[in-house]
Amino acid sequence: MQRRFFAEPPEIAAPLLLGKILACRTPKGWLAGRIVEVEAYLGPHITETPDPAAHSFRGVTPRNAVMFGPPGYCYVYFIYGMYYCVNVTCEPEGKAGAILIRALEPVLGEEIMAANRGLASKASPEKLTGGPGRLCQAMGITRPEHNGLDFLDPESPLQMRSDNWSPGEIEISPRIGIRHAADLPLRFALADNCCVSRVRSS
DNA sequence: ACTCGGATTCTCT
DNA sequence: GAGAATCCGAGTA
Repeated sequence: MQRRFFAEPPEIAAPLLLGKILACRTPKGWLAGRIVEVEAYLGPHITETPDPAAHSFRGVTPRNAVMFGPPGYCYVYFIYGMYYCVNVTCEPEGKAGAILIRALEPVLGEEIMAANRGLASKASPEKLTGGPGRLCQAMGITRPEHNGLDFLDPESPLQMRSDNWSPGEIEISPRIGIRHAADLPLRFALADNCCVSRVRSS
């Protein structure tokens, strides 16, 4: 994929990211999945619709510094004491938009993913990569190893690729699991995909 | 230094 | 549908 794809506001790039391929090089081999669910998080330069749910809301910190860097890079954060979640940075350098990858449909390395998740090798796709914490565990993505890496460097163990697959219907809805700005329609998912996380009824 | 709560998931019932 | 597991970042003092 091209750098300029990500040098855009996250709410613009996020729906276009659906159907693209996320790949990770691990000690056991390459793993890959098709992106089927994402959420956009707006940078603090957006003043008309502030996004207090974004980690960049209060400005640069050591934790979120990657979000303020150039587009197409990997921001990984640790959550709830147990899980990692992976984002792609958006906007030109200096602005801090990001896209959270919430779900993948596995396309390569399902058995390794299952092993990484502690599941039987025949585990269903949604149990492998249906959810932001699950997909990081399945792909072996962690903050110490992958935060700050470039998705677009051909030598990078993290790759964002495009094949000629075109998505069908896209569903737009509020983001999941957040308290602030919970009404903004910034979640994008492929309709009728088994790996898309179900919307929790409060 | 201390406190609070979270861009989650699992295991029950 | 509820509760647990579990830790770090950020805010306050």
